[in-house]
Amino acid sequence: MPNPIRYGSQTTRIRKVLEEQIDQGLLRPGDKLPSERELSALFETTRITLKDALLALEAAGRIYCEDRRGWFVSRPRLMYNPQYRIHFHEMVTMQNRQASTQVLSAASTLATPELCRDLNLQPLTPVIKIQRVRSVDGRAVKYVEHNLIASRFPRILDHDLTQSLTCLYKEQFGYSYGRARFEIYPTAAQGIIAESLNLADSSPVLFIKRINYDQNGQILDSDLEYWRHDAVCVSIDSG
Amino acid sequence: MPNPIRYGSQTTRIRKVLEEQIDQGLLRPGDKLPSERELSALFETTRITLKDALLALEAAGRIYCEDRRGWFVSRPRLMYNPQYRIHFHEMVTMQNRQASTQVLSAASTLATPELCRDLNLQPLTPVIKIQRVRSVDGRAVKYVEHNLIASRFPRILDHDLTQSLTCLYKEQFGYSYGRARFEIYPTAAQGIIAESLNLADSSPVLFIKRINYDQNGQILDSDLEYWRHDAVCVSIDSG
DNA sequence: TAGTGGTCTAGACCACGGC
DNA sequence: CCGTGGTCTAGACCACTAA
Repeated sequence: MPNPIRYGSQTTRIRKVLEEQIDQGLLRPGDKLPSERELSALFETTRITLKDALLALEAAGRIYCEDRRGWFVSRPRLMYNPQYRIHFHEMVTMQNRQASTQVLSAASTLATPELCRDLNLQPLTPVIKIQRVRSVDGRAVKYVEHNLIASRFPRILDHDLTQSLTCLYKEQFGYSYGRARFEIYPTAAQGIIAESLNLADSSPVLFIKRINYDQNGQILDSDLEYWRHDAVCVSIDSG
Repeated sequence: MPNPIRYGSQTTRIRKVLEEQIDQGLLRPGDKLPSERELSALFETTRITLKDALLALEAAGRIYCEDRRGWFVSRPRLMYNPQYRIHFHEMVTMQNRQASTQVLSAASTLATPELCRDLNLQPLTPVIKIQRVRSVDGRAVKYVEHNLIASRFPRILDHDLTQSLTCLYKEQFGYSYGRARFEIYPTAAQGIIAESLNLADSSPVLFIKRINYDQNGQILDSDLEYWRHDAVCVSIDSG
């Protein structure tokens, strides 16, 4: 018994209804959706079909899922221009949002083959690896792994790593940023990346790799950033 | 009766096995995977579970799906630096790949509200809208919509639009590109975008908006690009 | 026309989050 | 402890592709 109004498919119908509720402001950014069971009862369908509709809305960036916590309406994307090395907190504050940072780990280790390529290092060179999670309005949106060439940052681990690394570089080591190279592509979050972003394994994320150079053109470090894919809009100006 | 070797979950197990086959070269870029029914029999599971594994590999960019045609192993991502306005064909050829272009439509229309914002136009200004699909190695990877300010491009519709627009701008109108502005974020393909890329509705794509200026800083046009999300790696240099 | 993925049903148990 | 999403079973019919 098909629905009297046809939309092409059940999932399309559900998607459009939910989308309209969001557009009309009945469901507002940050709001929690009813549970999948409630929604599937509401739309008189199964959880699998209902979930397909939710996944479509997630892909479009309209809603997001917190692992085992529920589905929520997305907030506007954070505008992020990686060319300007302004502090994360400053960038977020300028957009009238709340920022916070959590350090997951910070330790000295040896460069992996991929890191050697990126940072132009000899095999087995020591690097300092710092893992951090950055949140906006209380939601974890970016997992980032900094890889610093150890010899250029003596005793950096003694400092407070919650703050802006840009500041630390400048104040403690006299480095300021010169040029940088970026790679940007969508991928899937695995392991600690998924965990720290409260994502289910293999959820889509936007990956941004940056290789940073100092004011003299010497390589400083690389940042591997994984963004929740609905939370960011990369914005770039080119001359 | 769980599998003797545990991987955390069925889908993880299936994903890892397929990933290994790809890594080892037993399944090579461009190869077609067995059908979902064959694979689910092979892994002794249902199509839904099997599909979850395929979706995870798709999110990671390892495989892709052609609507109702089957699943294929992804080729290496095309490196794309939007700062350089070299021709698409030239860029693709330089990476030892085969390029082709198809024009879906080209017509004069009136600027939508969003276009007015992007191009800084008065309401109801005429624009020329060109829809194209670009393929690499025979696979449609990018849907692009060009929106030209009509008054700046008299009679452009009389020309061959399969070729590079950059060339056409230069040769017919004396325009060369100055600066450009970009926005990049993941979203979902709907309607003609999904169709022209042979994607199922609401499949994930990487969206790139560019606003192009001429050598005198005057706005020329905007490009709305939708890339198959496994097919591209955006690469940017910043001074 | 045969085979493909797209969609859908009607359930079930599990692991984890939060009270 | 209960509610949540995560995972999974065992089927079914449909729309479209490709030969």
